[in-house]
Amino acid sequence: MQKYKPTESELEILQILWSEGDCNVKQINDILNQKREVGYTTTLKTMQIMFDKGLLSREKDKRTHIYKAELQKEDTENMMISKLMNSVFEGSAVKLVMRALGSQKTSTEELEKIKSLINEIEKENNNQ
Amino acid sequence: MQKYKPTESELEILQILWSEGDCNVKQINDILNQKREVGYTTTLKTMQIMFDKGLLSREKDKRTHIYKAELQKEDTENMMISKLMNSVFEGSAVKLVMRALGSQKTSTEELEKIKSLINEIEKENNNQ
DNA sequence: GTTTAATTACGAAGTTTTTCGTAATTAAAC
DNA sequence: GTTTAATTACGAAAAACTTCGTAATTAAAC
Repeated sequence: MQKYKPTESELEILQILWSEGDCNVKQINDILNQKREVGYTTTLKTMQIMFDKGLLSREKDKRTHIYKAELQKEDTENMMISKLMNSVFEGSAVKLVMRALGSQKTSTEELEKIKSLINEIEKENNNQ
Repeated sequence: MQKYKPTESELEILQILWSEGDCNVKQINDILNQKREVGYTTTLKTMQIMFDKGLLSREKDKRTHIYKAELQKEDTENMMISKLMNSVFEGSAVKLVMRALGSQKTSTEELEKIKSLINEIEKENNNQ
């Protein structure tokens, strides 16, 4: 189970790698700059640090390095939820869920999706 | 709507104030030390900074200061969920909820609670 | 093979957060 | 009113994170 919690900047970069697939620094930096201004060397440095930490791997391709996320999207999501759950919701998934649903507008459609997920989980619960 | 995101240490202190009610530094520090070792002046300093930021208010009582959380538990919870939702779940409450439920053991009892919340929300959705 | 443009490496500085030691203040105990 | 113990104030250092300038390297273009 994953334990390391990426920093905000690291997370931004992971997000991009997860959705776009492997990238070099320039690609990441271009995408980042659609949202906010960041210097190229800033992004480079962050990615080098992530590489040193083992969060990214890389391969040389001609001049550039192609970086690859070493953290799984799902593991990271789970870990971050569980951190929030423990630090803010006394470890209760239900409290977290109820607040997530209660504090937002959620469409009936989406709510139906959740209901059917719940039904599935209940079915599994019964089979054990 | 609340915007400021407390740091980890600040959040620990807020948690205690929310569950225990107003406290002085010693009380907070004692509770913190049930989990991990922290120096008294460390806790004091953190609380003073939080006071400067307006996160806590305080009143003098004899020698000590009694501190009080100025952030609402619910507002902070909402804000932190929405940060996580935006940074990790593409702004989707459903994705967050589905992962929260999917990654944990959740009892049938608790699932029922969620279902009835969903039903209520759906009812409201229909009335609008 | 020189020049040029892209990319990386390195180091340093700025910021925020966390930690704590020491001195000053305060009220209680004597 | 002195002494003592608790508490606060202050300042500084350590640690983590973010930012970027400059120099070095690399491969492509000429």
